[in-house]
Amino acid sequence: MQEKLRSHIEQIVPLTDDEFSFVLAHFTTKEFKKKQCIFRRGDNVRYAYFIASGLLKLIYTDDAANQHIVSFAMEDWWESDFYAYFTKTKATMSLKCLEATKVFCLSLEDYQKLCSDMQKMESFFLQKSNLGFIGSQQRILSLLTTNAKERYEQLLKQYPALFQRVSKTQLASYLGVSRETLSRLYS
Amino acid sequence: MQEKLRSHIEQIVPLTDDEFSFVLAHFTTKEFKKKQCIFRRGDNVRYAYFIASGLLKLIYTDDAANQHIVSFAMEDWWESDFYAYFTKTKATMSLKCLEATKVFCLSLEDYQKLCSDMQKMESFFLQKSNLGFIGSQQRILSLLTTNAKERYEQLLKQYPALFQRVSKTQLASYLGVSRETLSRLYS
DNA sequence: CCATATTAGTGACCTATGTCACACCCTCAA
DNA sequence: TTGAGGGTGTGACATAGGTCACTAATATGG
Repeated sequence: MQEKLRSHIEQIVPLTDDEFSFVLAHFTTKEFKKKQCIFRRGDNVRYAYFIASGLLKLIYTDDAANQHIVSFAMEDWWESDFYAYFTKTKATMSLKCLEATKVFCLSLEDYQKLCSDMQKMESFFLQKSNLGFIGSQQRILSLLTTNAKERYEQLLKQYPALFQRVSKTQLASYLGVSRETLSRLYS
Repeated sequence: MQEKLRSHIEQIVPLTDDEFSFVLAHFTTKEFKKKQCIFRRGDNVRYAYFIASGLLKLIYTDDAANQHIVSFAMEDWWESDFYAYFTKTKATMSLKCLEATKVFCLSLEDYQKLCSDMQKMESFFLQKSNLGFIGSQQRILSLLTTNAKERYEQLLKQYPALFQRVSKTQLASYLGVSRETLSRLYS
């Protein structure tokens, strides 16, 4: 499991064994069962999570009690309610397991230590953050410029593996359409 | 004008005079007139821009030749086609002045130098990037969960200044609705 | 100061998508 | 074996928003 984290980081910055031990000391690990919530709206968000295995959904529940999937997160992804995490406010979203999941947990304090004590890791996080920003911007573009059908096909192309693992109802929620509409797209 | 950049950075990390001189040496400055494009789709994107004054729109033109405003950028914002910038590929978007604009330009090489030679600046960029990511995620949420009218009101609340500076046609394009629909929302 | 863009409002109509209701699976645990 | 809970498809209907066309009011550049 540690190898997962190590190779993930080393895709961006190489690490010696000692350096990796140092990094690892900042994390704890945790396991969750299917359907368990890692955190819920209103909780304090003490950690950012690196997912070693499993599948999560980050959901926002609107005033009318509709659930919207802000993102899926699978192996090798980082996930949290980052707004709540960085600003130390309560979660506005919930993070829930779609499958049994193993994660590495990084508290904000350890994140900050890691960044200031080890420039390699700050550089790693900067690259991750830039990529995350770019990805979000492309999702915005996709929401602005394409209809449900095109978004469905984009997603199918980009993450074919997802379609084996999540229900169409979940996909619809991620794409921003009702499950009925999604169902009609390919019938 | 330099003070703009300095105080912007110092909102996050304090700098000595020497440090700021060092930082400044990595930038060049440039001015653009209203309606000028800083770059167009297909161009190489050599710089990230810090806007000292003025107002820009980042636009994506879809296959049907409709323009979509991905973001507005005003004083104290950073803007570029970051995907193209970081990956050294051609721009998929265009950056166009809505007003006469003065910018500081930072090439990717200088950005990387600045990050590796001065941890304070890497830390600055990391925080900026995290904030940018969080902001994008909230925009996604807004597109997923609210209708045109609610998005209009959110925007009005968040950036009242924009409404003095850009046409309703532009606002509609940012909100993801047609100008006719926007016009009818408040009539 | 004129000529031309740009911007805005609005009616008529069309289309994509949402909503509600119901039927019909599966799967899994009691 | 049965019953409950998910997940899926689909018909009927409602509605938000898009598109096109036309008018009128402002900017703006020569």
